[in-house]
Formats: sequence, C-alpha cells, structure tokens
Amino acid sequence: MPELPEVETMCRGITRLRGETVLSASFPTRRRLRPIACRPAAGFVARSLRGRRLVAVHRRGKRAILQLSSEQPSPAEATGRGVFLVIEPRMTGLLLVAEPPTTEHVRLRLRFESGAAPELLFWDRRGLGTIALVDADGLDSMCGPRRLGPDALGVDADTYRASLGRSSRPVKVALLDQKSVAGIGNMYASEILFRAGVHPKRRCRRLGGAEWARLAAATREILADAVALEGSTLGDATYRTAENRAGRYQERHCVYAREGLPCPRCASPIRRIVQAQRSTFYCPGCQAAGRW
DNA sequence: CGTTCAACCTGGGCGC
DNA sequence: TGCGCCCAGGTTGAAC
Repeated sequence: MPELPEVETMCRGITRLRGETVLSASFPTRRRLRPIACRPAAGFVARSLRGRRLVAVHRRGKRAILQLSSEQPSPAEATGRGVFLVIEPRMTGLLLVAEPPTTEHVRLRLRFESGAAPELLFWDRRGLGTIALVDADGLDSMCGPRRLGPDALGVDADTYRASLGRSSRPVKVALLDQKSVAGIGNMYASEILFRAGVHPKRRCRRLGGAEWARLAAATREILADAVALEGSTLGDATYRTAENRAGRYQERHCVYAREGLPCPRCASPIRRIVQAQRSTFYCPGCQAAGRW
C-alpha cells in the first residue's frame, strides 16, 4: 500500500517525536498471527532501543528510517553514529501516533520517557512489513545506492535515461524497480505514465528524450502533489496518516482503479491490463501505443 | 541479462 | 449465513 507519498507523510507525522527518549519498546504478538520479520531478533531490538533518543526521521524510497542516538554504546557499534531502525511498511504497514485500526495488528510499540509524547506504533494487518535495526554500514547496504536507485521525488530526465534508458523492459514494469528509481509503486506508476502520455507497454530503450523529460516531470509533480495531499486512501484500503487521517490524493487519480470509467481528459474508457502480475491502468486515447 | 511464477500474510468483496 | 475464490498500494528468490 504505502508508496513514496504515503511513507513520506507517515514520516512527517512522527517527526514530532524527535528528541524523545525511548522508555520501552515491545513487539506484541498474537497467537493467531505470525510474528513480523525483524532483524536481529525482536527481543534484542527491543533491548537495544531502550534509553535511546530519536534523533531524526528519514525516508528512502518506501522505507522509513528512525535514527537513534548512541547514548547506549555497545561493542557492535563502534562508529558512534547511532543506530537506525529501518521500517518497510510493504502492503499494509502504518506508522502511527494515534489509535490503531485494530489492536491485534500492532507489531511494534515505542513508549517515550516524556509523558506528553504519544506512543509510536507500527501497525501491519497483513504482516508483510519488515523491521531491521542496523548501524551505519548496515543502513548503507539496505538503503544505499547499490540497493536503491535515486529517490523518485527528485528524479530528472537525465537520471531516468541513465538508469532506465538502455532497458528493454516495458516502462511500467521498469518504474517499479526500486534499484532503478526508488519510491514508485503500482498506483503512482499508472498515474505517472498517464500524465506523461506514455503507453505502459513501451520499452524503455525506445523512449526518446522528450518522453523521458515528460516522465520525469510527471513523476516529480504527481509525487509532490500526493505528498501535499497526504497520500492516497482508496476505498477499502487501510492507509492513514500517522495522525489517523485519510489521504486526499485519491481524488486526483486519473486512471488507477478506474477501469471502464471515462478518461478525465478525453473521455475514452480507462483500460486495465496485467504486467508482471500486477494491474496497470491507462487511457488508450491519451497514451498512444505507437511502436513499443 | 530478462521474464515468470510462487511465496510471504490477512481480510474484504463477490458469486453461489 | 457460509464457503470458496479472487483481489489488494510490495518484495524476494528460484526457475527458465
């Protein structure tokens, strides 16, 4: 569920906890539910977090990164640069400072020393999300440039061309590759292609400079607008901001989840196809097929 | 190199 | 009401 705008919104929502010191960390479990993936083991992470101060909240692609102080030095952490809690929400994960949708799917609970600070929760219904506690080197191997491409919010035509221009893959599939560009998911990929007027099946290597320029501009504009509107909360989906507000960008969607509805620009019925086992939505009138 | 498929999970919606 | 099936905003790794 959460793509770059949703993760960015959740990160912004929890930055109010900067400066707070962790009183306790717990990984609640329920018999019916499989524990969430955590590296190292949950008990170790919980002990490691206690007493640390939240220094900063970062985002890289679709991952939230909580930077914590090294006030509790350990041999494994000689750098003094602190530790990083990397949270990947995947399909249904939420970072919350408000009441969770359900109590049984709370996966991590951080309490802070100040009584005034709200609890920080990681909630995840499907449980596909992951949590990792790493040092600076671990952070680089998880979120560094070898693992994740340039952040989509600041991508330009040259960057797109450099990372995707020689690929023979369909552009829709390539936009989802986090190693090429980080932060775009299935929903925004369709919206970006629509705004740029590029057919999702076009092969990257067949795209020209003007198309890459339109794609880069569409990427920046759509993601920035979506951040400004706090992400997209679709129908039955669970995405909420950290303060439990629904996003508002879904009202701006032109093609995603709109199969059969008229294109807002040309009124052609929106089409749905499947690429790499995932739905793609596009307008056959505005996104010319041309030569793939 | 690229693509395809299954797997990881829960739960909502739909047809019967 | 219930059951079975399909679907979902993501990622990974194996197989071809």
